[in-house]
Amino acid sequence: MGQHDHHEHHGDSLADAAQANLEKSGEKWTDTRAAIFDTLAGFSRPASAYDIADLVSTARGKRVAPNSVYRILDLFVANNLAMRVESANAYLANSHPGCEHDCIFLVCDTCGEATHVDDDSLSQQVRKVATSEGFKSIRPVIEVRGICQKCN
Amino acid sequence: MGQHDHHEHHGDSLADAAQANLEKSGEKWTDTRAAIFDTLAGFSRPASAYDIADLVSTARGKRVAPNSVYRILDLFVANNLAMRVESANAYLANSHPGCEHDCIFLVCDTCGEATHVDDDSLSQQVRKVATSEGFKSIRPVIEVRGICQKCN
DNA sequence: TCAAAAATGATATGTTGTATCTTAACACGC
DNA sequence: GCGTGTTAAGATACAACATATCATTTTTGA
Ligand SMILES: [Zn+2]
Ligand SMILES: [Zn+2]
Ligand SMILES: [Zn+2]
Ligand SMILES: [Zn+2]
Repeated sequence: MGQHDHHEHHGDSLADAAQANLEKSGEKWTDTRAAIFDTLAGFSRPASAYDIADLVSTARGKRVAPNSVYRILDLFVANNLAMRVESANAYLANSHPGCEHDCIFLVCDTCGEATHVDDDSLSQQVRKVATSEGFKSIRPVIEVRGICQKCN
Repeated sequence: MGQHDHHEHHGDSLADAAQANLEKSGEKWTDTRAAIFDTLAGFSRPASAYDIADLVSTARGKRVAPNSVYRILDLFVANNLAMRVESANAYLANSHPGCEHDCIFLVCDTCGEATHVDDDSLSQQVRKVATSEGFKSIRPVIEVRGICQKCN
């Protein structure tokens, strides 16, 4: 389905790529940001800001307030280090930061796992529909809720 | 863009169509349901359950609790009388109940208005992507956030 | 070293959504 | 009409998600 090549990072390699991308935008890779990114990347399913706040707080033995987590997640989303899954009110680490495109998320209603799919032709069509209606600053939200293969 | 013909109802005609469709499923068209549907249909933009609860409470001079509104909105969504806009945590009346398809919502970040678009070819492609990943009970969520023509 | 700017923390509050139990309305056989 | 089971709605409490405001800490750089 994918129409282009790109790396799928993981572990340290992913954190390094995330750091590089954030710094390229003139933003800093602080300890708090690193901890939040690591925690987010450690989830195998979309994580809520409160999930992350709890885990980071425990891991560091020092409370991180949810609003700080939201601030940093917003920064990540703006810089393509993470994506928000609207239908789950939750976030996913971007496994290929630097590679910018409209992601499609398939979210399982049973287990909560999200499958990340790219289909540039499809997302271009969605953009085209919005453009033809006169929309600007377009941000497609393409998700699918359902029951995943494992849960069937 | 639309690949099929259907009526766009409005006002009493819409409420009548909604009632007919709900009753066809063996559900009752109660006063509370009618009031909630009318209020929802009166909004020109996606309305939250709490918006609706407030307006219905005022209109009837008798409090309707939000959980009742949620219950009835869920019923409406299940019976295609209303749709949930995930990226807005809000609901829209279906202007063509009985005509079932995957709607595309273009939501303005500035004014909050939502434009409803149908594109069966596009939604079929989204379903196909999910099917090819082994998903069942598929419910596409296709929305676009952006700035509408009027707000530009 | 000092002042400005950026990042994070603390706290409060607003918004959205669900769980549980109670009460009211309705339907239907008797 | 009367009892009984079923469905709808109300009351209440609380959980989950999100933002606003102001204070404190850290970083930066003259
Ligand atoms: Zn990619
Ligand atoms: Zn699953
Ligand atoms: Zn239609
Ligand atoms: Zn607008």
